[in-house]
Amino acid sequence: MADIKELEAMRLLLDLLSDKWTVPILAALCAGGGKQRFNAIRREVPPISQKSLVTCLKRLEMNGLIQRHVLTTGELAVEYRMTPLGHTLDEPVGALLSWSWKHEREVRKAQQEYFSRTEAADDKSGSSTARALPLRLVGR
Amino acid sequence: MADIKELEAMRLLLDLLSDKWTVPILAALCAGGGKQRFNAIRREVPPISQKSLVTCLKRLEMNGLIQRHVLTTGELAVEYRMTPLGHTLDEPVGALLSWSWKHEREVRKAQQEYFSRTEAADDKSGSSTARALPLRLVGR
DNA sequence: CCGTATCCCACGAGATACTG
DNA sequence: CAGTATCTCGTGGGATACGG
Repeated sequence: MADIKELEAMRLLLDLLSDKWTVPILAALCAGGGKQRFNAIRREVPPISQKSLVTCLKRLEMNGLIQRHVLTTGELAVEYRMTPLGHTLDEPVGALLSWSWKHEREVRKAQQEYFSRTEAADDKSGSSTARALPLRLVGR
Repeated sequence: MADIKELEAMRLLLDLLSDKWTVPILAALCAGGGKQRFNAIRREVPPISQKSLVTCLKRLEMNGLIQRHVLTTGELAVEYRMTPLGHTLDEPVGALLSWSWKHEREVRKAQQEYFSRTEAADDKSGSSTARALPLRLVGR
């Protein structure tokens, strides 16, 4: 899987993709043929907040994956366009997506089994006291 | 890039990989032939804290990507082993790594240009007032 | 329409101390 | 050796209000 020092470069990409909205935003851009206006993206990626959208777009722009264009029609209009570099994301994102589809079921099954095991282990004191709070889980 | 609703499944994988240490831990496991003991991992992945290591390992275990084995030698010894499912991560992780290697320079260059532009725009009031605080950024 | 500015909370993660 | 328990801090992200 590569040496442990060589992984550093990956942080850049991982930090870029791992937030809540960036990938959906990229998808929205692609859906628009590689370009979309601010609120158009917002409508396609609900329920994203303005703030988050701005943040994600700015980060993508800073890293050269999209470009911001102020349109010169009468009213204020801004269009965001995928750059060639941005389009190269399709490969790694595709790999992530592909893996997710292939193995989603296995993961869910593993989760089930894990909880069966730990629940059984926790039932040392007889019965169940309304297992309520602690279950927010498994990958966020 | 796939429809926007179909991306949900990816969150599982993204949340799994996107934290600070999980990928290095996986690399350490691979380096050990798919299995390693707790502190062996810790030594190979510095400077990870105990707490973070425990957290990452538990999450990987919960999702069926590694398994925890208590060794039955005299003293306390725990070994973590990649499962077959865990090994399938090699593909998406490889894709991320590959992209990072290929495009790292382009990204850094884009960052440079972005800052050149914004610095220039900020220099409206004549000279420079020790640009100190705001610069921590570009992908975290 | 396209943002910026605040306030607020939840969570990842380091430091540190303690247990089987 | 292999963890658990606390404290603390920084940052992501929602809600809301305001500005160009």
